[in-house]
Amino acid sequence: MRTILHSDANSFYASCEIARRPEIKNKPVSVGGSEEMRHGIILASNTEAKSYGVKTAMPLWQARKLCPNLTILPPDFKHYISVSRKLREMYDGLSPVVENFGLDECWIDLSSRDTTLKTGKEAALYLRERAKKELGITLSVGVSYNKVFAKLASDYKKPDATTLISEDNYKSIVWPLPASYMIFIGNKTRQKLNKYGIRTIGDVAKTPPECLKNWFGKLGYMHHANANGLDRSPVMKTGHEADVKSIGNSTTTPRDMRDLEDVRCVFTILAQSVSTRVREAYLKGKCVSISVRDTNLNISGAQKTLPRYTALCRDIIDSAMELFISKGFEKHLPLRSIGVKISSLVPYDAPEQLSMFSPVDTKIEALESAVFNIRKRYGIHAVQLGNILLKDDFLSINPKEEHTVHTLPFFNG
DNA sequence: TCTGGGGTCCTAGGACCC
DNA sequence: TCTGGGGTCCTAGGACCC
Repeated sequence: MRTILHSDANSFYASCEIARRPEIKNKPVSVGGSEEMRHGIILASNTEAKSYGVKTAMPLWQARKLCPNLTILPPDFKHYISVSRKLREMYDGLSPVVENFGLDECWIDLSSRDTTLKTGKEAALYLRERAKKELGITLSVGVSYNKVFAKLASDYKKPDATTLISEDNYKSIVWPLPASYMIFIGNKTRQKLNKYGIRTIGDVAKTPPECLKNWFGKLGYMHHANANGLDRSPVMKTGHEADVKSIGNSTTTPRDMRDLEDVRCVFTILAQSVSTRVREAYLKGKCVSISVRDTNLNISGAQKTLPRYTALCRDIIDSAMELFISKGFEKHLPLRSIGVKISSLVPYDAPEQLSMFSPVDTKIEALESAVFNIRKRYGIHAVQLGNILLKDDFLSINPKEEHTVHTLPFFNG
């Protein structure tokens, strides 16, 4: 029998801010970005805010309208990452098997310490007290015998709580909950389940797996197993985080993009960030994808596989523009947001078959390598491609610093 | 002003090869 | 020459997570 904890830091960004600025403690606080970025908000003090009708994840402008004395703070990801690291150190002290899930959640496998769920509960209390005392933040911790129920348990009661789900009590705790409380059952799956009269996790558990398979493909089997407490997926060991599969950036621009010039400029900004991050991760990739969102918020995308692996900014820009034009995306103009990413990643020094039709351009390689080193020392704005400088209304976009949240927060130096 | 941005995985259809 | 099966790669799109 395994003993697995899932720890969830409550209102993580807001709690981090309040911990270092006690003066905002009793005010409705929003953290999450400048208005131009149109970030969602996270509220730290729900009681007062609620009296204004403010809800979590409400757009900033709406919340401000309802609650004029809302305190709005710009995000400080460097700070959140450092708090997240300290949390991680606490977890690491309990077990060698810890898997982080974003900045504010972790699974901890205590099985190797010959523990029971009861000692798991004691460990949860220990973590909560330390987090409160040392970092000023509260945790909700779930204790169970598999990852799915441990996560469910950490959501069950918050903030600052421990919930235990065992083989004896899961039917009374888990089964009455709405199906969408379970991980991997999002909005679309919930709607489809409801259509068939399936509303609770217990309903999912009692549905024949073949039915679920017909409706949801192989995920159907997974939902069935999860609902019955049969999840056997392992907690990934420290330092064994899954390899990165893709690296990309996208942005909503300060004004709509009107023509090809605008699009090229923004792709250039994004590609500079993407190629820098690919180099930082010591990778190269072979598949370039773009996505565009028009003024009706319709999204479409396209991708192409390159003749060889690359980390070059120039290759990414050229591929993005080639895709954009060849797939007829010009007709979607004006555009509100675009993105570019690279996937099919391999280590930078992985050997590859060289093609005589697409030889490596050693001059560009040397140039971009030099630019990379300059930026590493002086920041991404130290060197810029000329076409960006002509468009000063896009100059403020800095995808690398502002939109890179989940990039290897623990192993990136 | 009307859901930001970064990711993962799955599926289905088509092309191509043996 | 035709037909079919199996495998792999590529692409577009959808669903999910934080």
